[in-house]
Amino acid sequence: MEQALKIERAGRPRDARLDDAIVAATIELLEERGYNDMSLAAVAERAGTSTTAIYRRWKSKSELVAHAVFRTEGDDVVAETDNIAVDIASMVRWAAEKLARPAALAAVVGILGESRSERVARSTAAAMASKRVIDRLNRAKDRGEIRADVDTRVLASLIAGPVLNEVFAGGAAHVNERWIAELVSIVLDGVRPR
Amino acid sequence: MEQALKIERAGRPRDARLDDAIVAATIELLEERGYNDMSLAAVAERAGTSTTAIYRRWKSKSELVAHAVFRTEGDDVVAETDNIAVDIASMVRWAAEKLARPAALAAVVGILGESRSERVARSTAAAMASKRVIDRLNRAKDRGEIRADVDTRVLASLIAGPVLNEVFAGGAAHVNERWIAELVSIVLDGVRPR
Amino acid sequence: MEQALKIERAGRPRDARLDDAIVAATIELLEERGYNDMSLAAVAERAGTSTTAIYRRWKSKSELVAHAVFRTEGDDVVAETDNIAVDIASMVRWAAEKLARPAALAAVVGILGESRSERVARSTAAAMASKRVIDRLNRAKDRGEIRADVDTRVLASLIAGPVLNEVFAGGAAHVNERWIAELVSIVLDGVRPR
Amino acid sequence: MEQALKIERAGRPRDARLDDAIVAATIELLEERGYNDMSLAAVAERAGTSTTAIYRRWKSKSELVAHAVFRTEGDDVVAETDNIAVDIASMVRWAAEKLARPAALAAVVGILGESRSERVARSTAAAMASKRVIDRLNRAKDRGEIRADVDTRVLASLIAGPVLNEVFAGGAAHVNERWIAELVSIVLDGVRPR
DNA sequence: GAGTAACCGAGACGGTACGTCACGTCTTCTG
DNA sequence: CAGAAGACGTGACGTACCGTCTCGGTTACTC
Repeated sequence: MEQALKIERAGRPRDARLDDAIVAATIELLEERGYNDMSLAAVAERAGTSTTAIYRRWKSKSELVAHAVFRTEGDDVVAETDNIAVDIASMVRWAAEKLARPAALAAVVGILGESRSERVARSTAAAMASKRVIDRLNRAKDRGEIRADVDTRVLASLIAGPVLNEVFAGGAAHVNERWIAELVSIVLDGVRPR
Repeated sequence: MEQALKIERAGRPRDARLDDAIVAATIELLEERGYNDMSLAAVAERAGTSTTAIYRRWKSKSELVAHAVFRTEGDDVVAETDNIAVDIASMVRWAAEKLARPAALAAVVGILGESRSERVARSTAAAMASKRVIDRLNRAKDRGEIRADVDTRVLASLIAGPVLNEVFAGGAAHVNERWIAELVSIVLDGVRPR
Repeated sequence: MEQALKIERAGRPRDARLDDAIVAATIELLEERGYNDMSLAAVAERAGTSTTAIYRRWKSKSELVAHAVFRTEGDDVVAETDNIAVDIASMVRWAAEKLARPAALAAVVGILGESRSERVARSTAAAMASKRVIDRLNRAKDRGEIRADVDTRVLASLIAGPVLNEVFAGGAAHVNERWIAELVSIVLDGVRPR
Repeated sequence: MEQALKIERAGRPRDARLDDAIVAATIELLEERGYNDMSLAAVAERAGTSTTAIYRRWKSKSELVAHAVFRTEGDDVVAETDNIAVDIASMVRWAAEKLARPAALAAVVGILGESRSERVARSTAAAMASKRVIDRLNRAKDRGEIRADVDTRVLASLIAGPVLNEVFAGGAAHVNERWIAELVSIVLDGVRPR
C-alpha cells in the first residue's frame, strides 16, 4: 500500500544508503558517548552526510535514536509454540537482546527525556508490543498451561521487567542463558497449574 | 561528620529554606516538563532564588535531580519480619512508591544520561540497595522460606523489575495493592519450597 | 547573435511566459520583503514554477534580481537634444525612474553583497552607463553649453548622486518633477558659462 | 542619565574590551570578505570571544554592522564657520570619509538588505544626520551666503549624493581633494547669490 | 511518426550561517 | 561568606536558504 504510493512519488528519490549509514553511525556514537554527548553533527559526519539529511528523515534527535535502536518492528515475531515454557524463555531472550545493549539504554534516556506529550505518543509502541505478549499469554491460559486465576498483565511485566532491572542497575553483562533459565523456572513455577 | 564541620563554619550561614524550595521546585518542574526541558534557571526562578545558590549546593543538574528525587536514604528500612510473603510485598510496595512517580522517571533519565564514568559512580547506590534486598532474601532462604536452589539475585530482580516495567510503559497508575498482591502471589508460588 | 543560435536549438523550447512570471514575482517579493528575506523558493511558488526553472535562466539570486530590476537595457536612450538643460533634466528623470523604486534598492543590495570579483564584473555595466552620460556632457561642453573648466566626471556624479541619496535616506517619495527641476536649476547655474 | 542607571546595575559587568574587539573584528572582516561572506562565528573567533557575547550586545548581524561602521555619532560635528564654501567642503569631506571605505559599503548592504520595517527604524538615524546638514544650510541662507530661492533639501542631497554615487560605481578611489574641490566649486556657483 | 534533446515539476542533497538555548563558571555588589 | 544578578565560553539544537542534482514526465523540432 505504501509501496503503491511510493511509485507515484515525484522528485529525486532518497538515497537509501544514507538511511543505513545514519542509523549505523547513531548506534555507534550512542555506545561510545551516550545520549547527551552524541551530537547530530557527529552522526552526520560519521555517516558522511549532513545534519540536513538527518532532519529530513526524523523530526528530532530522540526520534532518530528511537528509530535507530528499536526500529526493527517486524522481527519480534518470536515463534509461538504449544509449550509456554519455551515461549516465555524466548520472550525473555528477545527482551534481553533488545535491551541489553548500551545503545538501548541510551535510547531509553532519549525517549524518556522528552517532554511528556511526545513521550506518551511514542510509548504507545511499547504498549502495543506489550499487548502482543499478553495476548499470547492469554492463549496459553486458555490451553490450560497457565493457572486460570493468573493476571496475565502482571505476568507480562515479569518477563521484560527483570531484564530492565538488570540493565538499569548496570549489570546487563550477566543476563546470560543461565540467568534466563533461572528466571523462567521461577516464573513458570509461579503460574503453572497446581 | 559534615554536620560537625558546619558548626564551625565562618561567614553567613546558608539559608536552609532555600534547600527545600529548590528541591520542591525541581520535583514540580520535573513532573511538568521532563528532564531535558527543565532548566536550572526555571528551578531557581520558581524557588525564588538564583542558579548560584543551586550550584553552591549541587555539582550539576543531574546531581540535583538525583538528590531531589532519591535523597530519602534513611527511609528504606522496611520492617523485616519472619514472614517472607510480608517482606516481599513490602519491598515491592517500597519500590513502587519510589519509582511510580513522574519525577522518578525523570531522575533516571538524568542519571543514565550522564557520561559513563559518572554514571558508574552513582549506580553504586542502586547496587547497595540491591545488595540489602539480596541479603534479606538469603536470610529467608536460610530459614527455609525460600527453596534452596533459587538464585536470590534473580529473585531480587523480580521485585523491582516489574515495577520498572510498568513505569516505563507509562502505566504506573495501575500499580496498586491488587497489582502488588498478584505479583507477590506469583513470585512466592515460584520460590516457596515444594 | 544569440537570437540566431536560439533558432537552431533542439529540444523543448523554454516557456517564455515563465520568464515574465519569474521577473514579476521577483519584483513583487523584493518590494514586500527586501533582498535577504526574498527566497527563490518563494519566487518560484508565486510565479507558479520551480526553482529549477529559475536556475536554468539565471546563475544566481543576485543575477536574477539585477536582471529583473535593471534588465531594460535598451530603453535608456534618452533623447539627446541641443539643449543641455533639457538633457540633464531627462537624465535625472531617467535615474529617478530607475532608482526610485523599492525594488531598485533591493537590487543594489544584491549586487553589492556579492563577493568582490563578481561585483566588479557587474559594475562594468554601471560604468558603461556612466560613460555614455559623460560623453554626452563632453559634447555639450564642446558646443559651449558647459563651461570649459568643468570636470564632466564630477558633473555626471551630480546627476545620479542626488537621486541615490534620496533613495538611501528612504525618502524617494518626494523625488518629483519639482524636486528634479530644482536640482537641474542649481546644477545648471553651477556649470553654465558665465 | 543612562550613566546614572548604570551605576545601580547588579551582576557582573560587561567586559568593555570585548566591545572594542568585536567592532574591530567586524570591520576587518567586512573589508576582507564583504557582508554576506562575513559570519558572526568568524567575528567571534577573531575577537577572541563567542557568538553569544555578540548576541548579548546586538540583536542581529545587520545591527552589529551598522553600529560598527556608523556608530561614531559624536564625531560628525564638523566645525561650522561663517564661510559656506568651507563648510560645504568639510561636509563633503566628512561624507567621503564616512562612506569611501569598503566597510561602509558592506554596512549599507546589511542595512538595506533587512526587511522593510527594521530598515525604516534604522534610517531615521540617517534622516537626523540629514536634518543637521539642512539646518546648517538654512542658517547660511539666512546670512545671505546662499540664494534665497534655493531649496536646501535639494542642496543637501548635492553634498552626500555624489559621494554615494562614486562609492557605488566602485570608484571611491578618486574621491580626493581635487575631486572635492571641483564638486564644491560647481555647487557653490549654483547656489551663491547672483 | 519515431527519436531525441531540452524543457518542466518535485524534491533530495551538501554546505553554511543564523539565532536560540542551556550548562556550568566567573565577577561584582549587597547583606 | 551567602545571595542575587548577570556576564562569560562552550557547544548543541533546529531552521532556512543557496545552488546542485536526479528523477519521471512533457513538448517540440528533426530525421
